[in-house]
Amino acid sequence: MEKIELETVCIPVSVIRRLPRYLTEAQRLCQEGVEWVSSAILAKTLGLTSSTVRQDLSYIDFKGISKRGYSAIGLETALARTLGVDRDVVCLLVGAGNLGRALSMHEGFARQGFKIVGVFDNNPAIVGKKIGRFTVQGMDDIAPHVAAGTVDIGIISVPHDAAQDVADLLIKAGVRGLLNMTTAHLQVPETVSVVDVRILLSLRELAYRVRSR
Amino acid sequence: MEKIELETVCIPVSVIRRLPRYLTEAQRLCQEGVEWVSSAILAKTLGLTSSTVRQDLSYIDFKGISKRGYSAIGLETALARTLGVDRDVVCLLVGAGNLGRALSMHEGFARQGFKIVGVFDNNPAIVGKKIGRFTVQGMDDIAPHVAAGTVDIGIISVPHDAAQDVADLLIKAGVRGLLNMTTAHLQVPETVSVVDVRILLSLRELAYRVRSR
DNA sequence: TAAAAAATGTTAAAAATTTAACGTTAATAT
DNA sequence: ATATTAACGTTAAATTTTTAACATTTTTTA
Repeated sequence: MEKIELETVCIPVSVIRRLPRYLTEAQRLCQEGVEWVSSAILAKTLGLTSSTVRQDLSYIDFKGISKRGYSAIGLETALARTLGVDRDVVCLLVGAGNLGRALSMHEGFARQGFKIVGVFDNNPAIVGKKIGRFTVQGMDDIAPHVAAGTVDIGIISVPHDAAQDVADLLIKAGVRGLLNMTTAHLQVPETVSVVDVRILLSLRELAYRVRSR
Repeated sequence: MEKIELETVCIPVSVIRRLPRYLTEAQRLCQEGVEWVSSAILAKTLGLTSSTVRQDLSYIDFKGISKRGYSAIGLETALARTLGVDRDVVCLLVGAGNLGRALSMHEGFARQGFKIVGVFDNNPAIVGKKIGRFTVQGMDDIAPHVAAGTVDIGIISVPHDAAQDVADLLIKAGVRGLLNMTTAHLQVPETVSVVDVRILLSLRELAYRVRSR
């Protein structure tokens, strides 16, 4: 289905979704001082088969060694390079409700290179208020921010019905990636990427799975 | 691969993941007073093909009508029944960091039937503190809560390295569904369902997609 | 009343994803 | 030095998911 081009190779979506997980695990292994890891161990840790692991890693520019496995450091480096972890990702956050506030105050994201540079909301009662180190700005302030050209991603944590409007606004301003935290499906042009994180829908799915046993 | 049994029919995972989305849309349509909706319109709204929509809906106990489409109310009712939306889902939340706090204070979940009945953390500095209408409890208080037998789901919003221990604790106490908000992969017995909501990994994926254009 | 049209349910094909199988390579041991 | 073994990379098969095609049904219209 959807594919993404890197240099000359095309990495399937299913693989791209897993790459960040390999990176997290590689980082953890490095921190623990582990030098080598096999596809079988990686598979066990991440809930995959060793076959899937080997196939996935064949897409990144990095080779394992027979009888040893993958060098943890090498793996981390290669994945970080592929995923572009070296440079910071600049984010705008729209929607300063509970969830938005939590995301803006979450130091973990910043530590991992995701820098939120502005928090926005359309509620006049909230605009101007402080949230952590941010002062909430009005929606009109989004466009100028993006226009500066440094913004990579817009995080949308507004109510369902406002989601598409916010997406349109961000896209018009020039943002090319959206993290959609709402239950809405966002209509976007082909040039814009959307990744959905829909907690409520996940809860629904989980509730169904638990009940149907 | 993994399947889930309902009465005699087996609904594929891919379909189960979409059912909550159809429900949300059906609810919205009902609220707007729309009476009928076609698979083509549903597809457009949700970013699918009409073929997928028809196939998906063939798994729930509900039929559309030729030339008209699907009755919005009928669809909502059938999906609500299939997904078990009628009865409340009782949740425990473990991890009272920024994200945990946000989730516990989010009225949207409660409104949709997900009742959080307890918030837990292992940090003594937080235990006893108030978060919204909750008083944060220590980890030792989890087991008694679950033992009562009413708890459906555990929501895990702790740091990566604590995730598996918390999962083990919840499972031992008897919880059979976990919403995993951490980057960790949880090892669980077959009787337990896990749905992952990994914001950081989604951000990583998105950053990659935006950069590789 | 019969034909046309619009939308469904279903069958089958296509595409994508996952898994298994196996030849190859590098380390270890005899 | 050679055999053995463990793990990789890769090819091919199996499975799952998605999409297309079409026969069927219901409504509308001539």
